[in-house]
Amino acid sequence: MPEGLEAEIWRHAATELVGRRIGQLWFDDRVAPADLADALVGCTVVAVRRRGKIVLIDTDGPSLGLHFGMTGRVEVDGRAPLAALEYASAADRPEWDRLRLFTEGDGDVPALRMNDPRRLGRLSLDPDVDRLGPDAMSLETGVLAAALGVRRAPIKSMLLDQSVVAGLGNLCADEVLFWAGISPNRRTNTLTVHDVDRLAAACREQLPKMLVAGGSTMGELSPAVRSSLPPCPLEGGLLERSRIGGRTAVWCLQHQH
DNA sequence: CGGCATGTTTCGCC
DNA sequence: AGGCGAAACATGCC
Repeated sequence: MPEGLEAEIWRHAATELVGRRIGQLWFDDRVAPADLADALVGCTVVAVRRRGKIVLIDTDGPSLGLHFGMTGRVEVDGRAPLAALEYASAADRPEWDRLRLFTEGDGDVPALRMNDPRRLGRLSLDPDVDRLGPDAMSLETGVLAAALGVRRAPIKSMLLDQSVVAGLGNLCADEVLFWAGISPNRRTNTLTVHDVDRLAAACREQLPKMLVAGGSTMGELSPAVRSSLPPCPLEGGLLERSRIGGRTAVWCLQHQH
């Protein structure tokens, strides 16, 4: 489930931790540096940020970086901001827990818990976020044009490259291309200024809508649409599904060029 | 059983 | 250099 939108939902939920001091911390050392607990226990949370798909828990010591991989998910004070997970298991088994962070005064329920069946997510200290491109949620046309440069790769592959634009995953990339009327196969260097403008506008307009609606599964190209390929919800054109850059792309043959 | 999955990194090849 | 396919990671689900 986790794209930048989910990370943002979890970031917002985790602001509950601000001002609280970390008491105990258990973690799965297969997905985190060995000194994670030593570095964080006793520190007070001062802010919670997000950059692309990474949530950063800032403390008066190091920052804890949460990266969710394909199936990572978060609970704050025992509450799951996103309950239904599309490609994560519906189950939530304790052996899939990767982080249990308790703040002082917590009882049995961790203030912050990360559960990740596939274990592709990662926990880190002071993650390097400078390698990430500009955040997709607030893209200006000029910033996007500069980020894309004169590359020749299909535009969809560019949008999924986190060092180019940060935060878009497979669903949101297809979604913003859908709204911008641009085929995912278009070579990036053939985009006009008008195309880039529409793409940036689609990011600014659609991503916040999806965020409010509940995340990256809430677009027109929802998982159900992606699998059943009904007529295009915009004008009834033919939806196409194929493989681009190793990922499944879905788009409309009629209105995306 | 085979294939697929909202992710990222690495490697070999052109 | 850039791009791409495939593989690896790891596991659940249909």
